[in-house]
Amino acid sequence: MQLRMTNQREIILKELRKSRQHLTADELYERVKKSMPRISLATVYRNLETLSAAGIITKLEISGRQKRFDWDVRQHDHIYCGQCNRVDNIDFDRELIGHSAIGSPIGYQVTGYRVEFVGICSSCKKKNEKAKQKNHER
Amino acid sequence: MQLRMTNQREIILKELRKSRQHLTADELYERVKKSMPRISLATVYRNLETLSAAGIITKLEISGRQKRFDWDVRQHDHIYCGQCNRVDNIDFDRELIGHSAIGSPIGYQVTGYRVEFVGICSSCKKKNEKAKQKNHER
DNA sequence: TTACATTTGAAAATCATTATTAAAAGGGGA
DNA sequence: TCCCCTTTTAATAATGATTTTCAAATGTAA
Repeated sequence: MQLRMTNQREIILKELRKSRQHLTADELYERVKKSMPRISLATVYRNLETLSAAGIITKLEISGRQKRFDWDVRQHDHIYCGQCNRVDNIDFDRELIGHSAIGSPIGYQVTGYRVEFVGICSSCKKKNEKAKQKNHER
Repeated sequence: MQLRMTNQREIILKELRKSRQHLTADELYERVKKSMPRISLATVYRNLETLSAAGIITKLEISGRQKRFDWDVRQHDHIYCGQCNRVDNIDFDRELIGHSAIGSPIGYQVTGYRVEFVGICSSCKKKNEKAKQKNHER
């Protein structure tokens, strides 16, 4: 970690860690702005990139639109809500995959893999229930 | 499949199937233009969306940049090249995961999962070898 | 044919992200 | 401390992928 800890760098990192969530760059920007109102969104992007390149955080390229950033660098897998794109950790035993699982990678040199669960999060589930009820009322 | 098969819809579908690849919208656009020069990129996007919503093709939201579309709707997994973003099928036994693998989905109702292998494709491997050699020559 | 709905092409808009640039901040030495 | 050099920043413009808008074209059903 031969990485200079600038002020904005530090605040971004602190804020991400504090959140305990998988935030997008702009979600983090909104939070950081509260203690550093003049910070620019580009700075947030730039430093998230730097921090993840240095292995201090992880960049999640989960399916969907925006990238998310994870304060937890330990290897683990994720589940995301197909409705609201929220991302959470999932407890999954990676041993189940191992090398043997890889069939015919047609000339590829395999460097890793990602397991990504999809589902409906509890808050979207509730939302859907309510919408359904409303439909019945009509 | 109560879906009107317009001319452009049909050509887009035929061209994707013909390719046997995992094309992006604009790759497909370039191919379709050859037999239908006045087609618009928006039409390609629109119809790929429609076709995948109807289950006639699959939309691949592989991490990274562009979405890709798959003529093969049977469930299977993919490997992509971390260097050139090319996508190929990989032979992977999904039985290995099964339900049991899912630990604590904290309120999620799990609807599926995706296994995504990452690697270096053979053509990028070759490219890298050459670049390495050039470096030695200097 | 008429009346209505769907689809299209062209262009503009949007959204996430990256690049540019000039100014500001951070380090060392002398 | 001052000077010089490098890095980082804020602000803004640019980019790339995708979506939206809208008027015109096409299809469909009576």
